[in-house]
Amino acid sequence: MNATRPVGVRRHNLGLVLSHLAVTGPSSRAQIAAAVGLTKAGVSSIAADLIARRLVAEPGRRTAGEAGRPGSVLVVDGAGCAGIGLEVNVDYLAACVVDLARRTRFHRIDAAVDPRSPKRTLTRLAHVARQARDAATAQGLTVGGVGVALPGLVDPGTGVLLHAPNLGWHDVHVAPLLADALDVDAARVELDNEANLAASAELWFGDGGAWGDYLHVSGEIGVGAGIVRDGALARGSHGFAGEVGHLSIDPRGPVCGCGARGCVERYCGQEAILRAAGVDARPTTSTGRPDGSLARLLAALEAGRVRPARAVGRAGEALGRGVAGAVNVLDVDTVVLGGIYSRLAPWLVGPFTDSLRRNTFAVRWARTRVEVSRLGPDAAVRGAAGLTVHRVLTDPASLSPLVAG
Amino acid sequence: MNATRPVGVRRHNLGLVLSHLAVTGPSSRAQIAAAVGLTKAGVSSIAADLIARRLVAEPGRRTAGEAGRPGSVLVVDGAGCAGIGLEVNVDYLAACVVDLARRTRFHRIDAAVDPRSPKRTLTRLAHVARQARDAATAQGLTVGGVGVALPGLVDPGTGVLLHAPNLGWHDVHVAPLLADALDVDAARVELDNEANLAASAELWFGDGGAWGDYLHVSGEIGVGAGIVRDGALARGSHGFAGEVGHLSIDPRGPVCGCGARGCVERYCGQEAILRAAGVDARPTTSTGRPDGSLARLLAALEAGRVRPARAVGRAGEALGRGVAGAVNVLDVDTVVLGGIYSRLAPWLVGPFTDSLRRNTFAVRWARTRVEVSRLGPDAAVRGAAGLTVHRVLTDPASLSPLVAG
DNA sequence: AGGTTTCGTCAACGATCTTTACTAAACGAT
DNA sequence: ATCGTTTAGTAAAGATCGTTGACGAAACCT
Repeated sequence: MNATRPVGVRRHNLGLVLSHLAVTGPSSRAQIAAAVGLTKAGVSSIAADLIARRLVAEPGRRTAGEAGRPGSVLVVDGAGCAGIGLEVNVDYLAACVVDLARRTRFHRIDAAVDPRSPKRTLTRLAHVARQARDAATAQGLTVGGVGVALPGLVDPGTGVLLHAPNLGWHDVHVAPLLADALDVDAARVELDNEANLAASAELWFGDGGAWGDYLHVSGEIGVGAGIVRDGALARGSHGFAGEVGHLSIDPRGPVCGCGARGCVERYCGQEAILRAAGVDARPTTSTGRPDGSLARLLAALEAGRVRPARAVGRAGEALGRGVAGAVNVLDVDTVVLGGIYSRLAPWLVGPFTDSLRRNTFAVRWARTRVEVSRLGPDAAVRGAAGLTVHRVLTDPASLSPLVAG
Repeated sequence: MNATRPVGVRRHNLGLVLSHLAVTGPSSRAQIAAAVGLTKAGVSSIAADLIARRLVAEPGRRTAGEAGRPGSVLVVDGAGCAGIGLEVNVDYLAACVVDLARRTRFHRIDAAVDPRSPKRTLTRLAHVARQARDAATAQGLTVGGVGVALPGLVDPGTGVLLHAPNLGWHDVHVAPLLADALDVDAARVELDNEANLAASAELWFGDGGAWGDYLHVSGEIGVGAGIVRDGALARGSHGFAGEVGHLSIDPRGPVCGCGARGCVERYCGQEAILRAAGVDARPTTSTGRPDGSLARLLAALEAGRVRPARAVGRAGEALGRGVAGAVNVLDVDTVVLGGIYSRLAPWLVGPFTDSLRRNTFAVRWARTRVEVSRLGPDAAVRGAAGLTVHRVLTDPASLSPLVAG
């Protein structure tokens, strides 16, 4: 049931032109034609269609031509459609609105209510989500979909959060609840792991385009990773791929909550690092202010204190051993350090890279690059909004079958 | 440069119908139409095209219909085109010819000349390859391409074997040499790792179709694995994905040739198992007879001796820990034990499965199945031939632009 | 024997991209 | 200032492809 029809060709080429325009920026029809392999006439027809759908705009500017008639510039129309991104974390809730031109139109972080109560937290999340929706409509934007970033295992089919150890939640029906609160189709609410969405955000809003295939490692309370391969997230059969936090790096290591021994998270998770560094880690769930203890760790590191620096270095060494296993299995071009690791990078990257290289089999023929994420802590929310933005950019026909012109 | 044209639709649908026919077996046009989502008229047109290309035959049989006019059965035409598969291993060389109906038309195993001499070994391989080609043409088959299975890292772009530790080879230009010896286009000679090809063979000739996404672990002198995701091999950025043999499972374990410590191969490779079992392992390169020591191990196991059984059980436990890491990263439905592991299965599967489950994070929500390969030791050669068979089945137009009828 | 059901084909049709020719718009040399 | 050159965009014709709908063919059932 995978048959291609002539109309499928149009659908594909609509997405091809629109997403090309999104990554390359303002271009003329002729430039697009040369880049994607269609003829000028073909691009003209497709551009007219996209303009009719209000996904592309023609501001009237012209290319500063070398010789010959200058082209009329086409741009992605940011005023038409937007995606909503939501995030639930141990420390906070967040919401944002991102338009099709990838501009953030709304962004709000909300101190968490007690995460131990899923009901109250989700009620609060629905409230923030409605604020985001209202902000979008007030700016004349059509909401194309909603994405939710969650710190745990999700079932993308049913929209259920199966297991979030750091929240203490299990089997929470997040998607139906939000679909109800926002009055949108449940199929338009997509859930995913925050590590997966942070990795996607890197691709859509960060430097991911230059990294080839990559593994994006997010350090938070837990340690997760997202795998990007051929410009798309590899989610695995059940959406659980990238659980590097529970790779075992020592069969005689401490027992982990997951049942195994010596999991990466026991050495490289935020709490393990804080403990090893001798920085007081108040239980993060009881303080309203996020990152309190992490800020203290950073201050200690910048003050040049020895024990914290050594603790971070040891964590980097351990993380390198774990990630090397993932690299041996995946063969990616690049490993990206995100989350708290991006802030600890000056003290972490050296030991991490050494350890990674020493434990990667094919390193002589495929030296894995190590990069640090430049996206801030809001990578996951933006990635959640990006789910919709990316879907519309690659498949404009998914938004509306046809706009009556 | 990814534009779809109307002719691309035809190309896609040709492959859709032909590969559907290959997996489903003999079907009428109407059955195909209902299954793939095209109309009867569309399938008629495509079938006529495939018959003109001699890729599909219409033997004249009719479906035993319930009611109504019976359909005329279409089958994949095995008499038209075939792929050649070659394999270089420590113990032997092998060659086979597989036709489009997936029947093996020729199969030959050759005792190795001294593998320490790449030149002499490849001369011998070229000789065997010519025998395969001659067998194919003698049966009226057009050779669509050549695949080569090698025990090491290959660069699929240039056709170079980069590094084969167990052969002691490095930087050997295998593809150009064979293309020259067989007088075919170098682009028609594809190299790949034997673990990757064994995994593919499972998909094309074995039970792989029922396993969803899977990791196929091949036990040989080394330990390798192939990853199958969405019905296709995931090769990684450089074709090195699946190197589970060099996952470290103990940071204080023995040093491996790759530089790391405690690699899976040191616990679960053929030589490690033989040593732990107390079975004399003569250097495998000096004996012409393959599998000599493995046969002695199996005899000892079947005789009920304790030490070999315990050794295999321990290897299974260690392998489970390593593979659990891969499963945490990949999230596959199934793990398949192939190579020598399929023969050791009665003593290996239990400890392996227990260890795998204990060390897999998401096991409660996505219980990984464990299966044993039913393909024999010739999985890799058949997979090599399958490269061509699969390419032609999924993209018939790649074979010949158009056959003048 | 006649009705029913399903199969395969044919001709007309609509959708799509390409080809070819043409007009539009800017640059530069004379 | 003018004319030739170059490039951009468009319009019409052409080609390919799958769909639609009608029709004859071939089996089964009553």
